[in-house]
Amino acid sequence: MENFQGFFPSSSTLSVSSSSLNMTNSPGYGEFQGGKANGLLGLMAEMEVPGSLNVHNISQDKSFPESNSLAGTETEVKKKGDKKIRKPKYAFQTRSQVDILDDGYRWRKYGQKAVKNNKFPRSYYRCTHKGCNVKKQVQRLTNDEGMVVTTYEGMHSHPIQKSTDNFEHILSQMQIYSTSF
DNA sequence: CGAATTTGACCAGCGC
DNA sequence: GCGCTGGTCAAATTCG
Repeated sequence: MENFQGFFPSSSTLSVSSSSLNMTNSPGYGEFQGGKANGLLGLMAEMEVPGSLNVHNISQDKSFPESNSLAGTETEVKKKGDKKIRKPKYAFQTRSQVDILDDGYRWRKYGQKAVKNNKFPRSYYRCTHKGCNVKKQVQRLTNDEGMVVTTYEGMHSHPIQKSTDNFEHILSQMQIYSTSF
């Protein structure tokens, strides 16, 4: 479970001075981006909602504490007799110009689909590690091409192949990108 | 030469 | 039951 530990180091000061965040309420994502206007927005575990696509108002003005509660939920694989399977996902909103957010893991793109609400296609990635079936998808917002939504699915069961410090460097790059906006 | 990407096809779930 | 949307696979291709 310390996989995400490399994600956000203890002291990662992400103070991006993003001027304003366009509240692009895309029908489908609800009001996900109503949170704090930082380079790295809060993360939310999205569960499947039976019937309506109503999301909980987690994106209030309430700022997310540093210690995000990342619930370790494994992606249950549907066999044949299973009925309802919940596939928890972790959505990360990142203000970046590049879609390839290197988080330290190796990803292999296995698909690309265009969604209806977004002009930009959505990319599907998979961890190339043996036995690691962690999936991730990157989607850009229609209104804000500078906004990238990365959705992680599953947990890594292996250490990061790259150095964590490098990731901080990436974060710095993201800050640069955002500041340069 | 091996690994990663690309792109179209295929399939499953849901709505109408 | 049909059509639509979203998700995955697999073959061909490109890159290192």
